[in-house]
Amino acid sequence: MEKQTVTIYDVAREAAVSMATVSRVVNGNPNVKPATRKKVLEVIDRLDYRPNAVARGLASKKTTTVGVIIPDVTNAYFSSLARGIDDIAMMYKYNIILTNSDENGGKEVQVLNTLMAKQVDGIIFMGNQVTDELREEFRRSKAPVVLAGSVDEEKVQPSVNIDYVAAVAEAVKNLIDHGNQKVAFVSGSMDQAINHDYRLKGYKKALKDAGIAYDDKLVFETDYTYKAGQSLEPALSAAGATAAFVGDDELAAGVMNGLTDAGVKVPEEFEVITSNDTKLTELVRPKMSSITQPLYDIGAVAMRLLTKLMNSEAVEENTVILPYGLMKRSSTK
Amino acid sequence: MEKQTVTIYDVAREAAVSMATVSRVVNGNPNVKPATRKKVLEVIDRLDYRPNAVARGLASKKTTTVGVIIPDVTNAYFSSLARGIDDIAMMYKYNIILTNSDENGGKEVQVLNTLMAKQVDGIIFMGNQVTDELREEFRRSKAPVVLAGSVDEEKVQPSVNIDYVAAVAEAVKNLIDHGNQKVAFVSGSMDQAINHDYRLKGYKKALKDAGIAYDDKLVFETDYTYKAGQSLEPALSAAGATAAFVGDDELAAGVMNGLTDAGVKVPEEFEVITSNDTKLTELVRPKMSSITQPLYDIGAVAMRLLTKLMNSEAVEENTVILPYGLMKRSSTK
DNA sequence: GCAACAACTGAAAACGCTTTCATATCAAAG
DNA sequence: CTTTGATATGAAAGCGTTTTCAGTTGTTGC
Repeated sequence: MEKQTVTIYDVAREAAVSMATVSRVVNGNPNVKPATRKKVLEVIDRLDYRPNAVARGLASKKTTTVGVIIPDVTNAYFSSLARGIDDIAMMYKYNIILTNSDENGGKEVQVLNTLMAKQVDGIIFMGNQVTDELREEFRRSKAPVVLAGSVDEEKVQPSVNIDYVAAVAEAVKNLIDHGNQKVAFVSGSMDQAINHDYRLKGYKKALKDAGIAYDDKLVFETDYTYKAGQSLEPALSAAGATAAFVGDDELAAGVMNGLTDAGVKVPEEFEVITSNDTKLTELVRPKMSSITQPLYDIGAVAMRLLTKLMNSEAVEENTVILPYGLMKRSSTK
Repeated sequence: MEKQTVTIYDVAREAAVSMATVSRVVNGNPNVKPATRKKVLEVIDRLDYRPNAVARGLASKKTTTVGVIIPDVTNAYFSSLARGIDDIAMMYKYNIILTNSDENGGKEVQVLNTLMAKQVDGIIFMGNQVTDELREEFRRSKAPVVLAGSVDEEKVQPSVNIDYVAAVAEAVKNLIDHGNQKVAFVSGSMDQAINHDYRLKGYKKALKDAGIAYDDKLVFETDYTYKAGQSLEPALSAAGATAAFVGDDELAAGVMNGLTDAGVKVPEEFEVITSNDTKLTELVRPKMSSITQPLYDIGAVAMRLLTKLMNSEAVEENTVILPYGLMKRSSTK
């Protein structure tokens, strides 16, 4: 007793119409006489017919699924974007093929290829680095690609972000205004455009505006992990820093807890401000001040933009910049 | 200049062989003469041929993609499982269609249906409640379904979990052993099997073993959110509880911070132990003691089990129980 | 009662691959 | 040489839809 699949052909036969007509009613094509539609619908219901999306995809060349490349679902920043992406996708009847890339270039390219092989209608890429190879793959892709919460120096791919330079500058200015002369800049790899080309630029700008000389001893390049942050305390103190801008929340939590554990009082003796405003900022004590980003919206807007691209609709602006903010909590004075 | 897709037919023509042969080399079928294989491979390379997975899926009735239903990617517990799932899936050449259900029964059923329409080869379901309707859908599905980190009272679906009853009992016993006579039980909805049928059972068992009477005034049913936990303090104090077992880490963090903010010292005056051992437990201060679960492995094992099921391999045990532990950190004495 | 046009409907050709079945080739054995 | 069993290969039938194009039916206006 194998499970029997009922096809459009069965429905056509039972309803005494052609497959074309069944297809029309299934797809809501208006050119069907109401009586016919009703008859077909009844048969569909009776036979419990479910259209086969794969066959549909082959025939129509549309799969109503989009690929999403994410560094790690486990990361609060990216998973928040992913949530926004999925909600909007669902709203537009798309499904998401989600794959973790670990920001590993090779894996990214490979994943991209399997997504394209699966004929996804579009792709959303999240990741801190767009290599030449990746860029080349994007170009050859017939499916539109949009970057979410991720920048590319070449600025050719559609993308959704905030103004990192301004945001970081403002955050650092805030720290400086509190009297900190030595503000540390803590981030992930400087190979990543978002760090070297945006955040660092904002940092330098704030310094310059305040007439403070840039000192690369205050720049700390590390991993985006809690542990990495936690073990940064000695170095931070040694450099004489009294405040820090940190490029990732988990990392920031580590920095802060490391400081606290070493007996350094936050924010009295050391202020820290972080970047992503994930839930985490509220969980730690003191609560962390942060640049605020509309995380969910970045994902949502990216997906919405992608729907337009997939639909070949006119798009006013390929590069959308969402507003950021600064949320002062208790890790700053 | 439309992008031209090169098909298996093009390759066959260029290589002067049949489509069948090309298909064979693409699929690694050994019945191809080395010389022929080489020739075909060269053409594939020259034309940059990429097999169309949709067509392949239609012809072979296998899509090498599995559906994953998750309450919310943003939730650390579930996203950890998801990571395990994806890694193993990738290892076995499967892709993941990920959809958020918000534990909403209607949405779950709908999502399940679109997954089935997309002809996924298998499904992994995460969610705290398996309704009759859902169970019915699972049954009619021709794709195998396995539950990950989720229980079903009927115990018919293959699943991967830990022994919640024993784990909770042990955790609560620990609290009782520290002298706490009034241990609160804080969890999400009691409609969820994992709460009423497992955790609560473990809680009662520990109580009984210690000769303490069960008091439903100490059972707090709430949402799995940080905020919900935070606002629980007055009630907890009013009930005279001096310790709590909490069913979710984020909720627990809320409970703990709420307590601390109200001036209650953790763990001196109130101990709390949580359930999922996500990263979060290490980020908050004091660090939270927790039942430890092999989160990643639950996902990984579930996916591995699914691959066997999809492959119709014999499976020794459909219900796998992974080991748990108890990690004492600083929220307990 | 008929032309003209709109509204419906059906036949059949794709879509790009896998797979079965038959045929062809080839080396070893007799 | 022929036979024989493997080993290689190709022809063609699906897989379950969508979509084009032609044809049929039904209305409306004169």
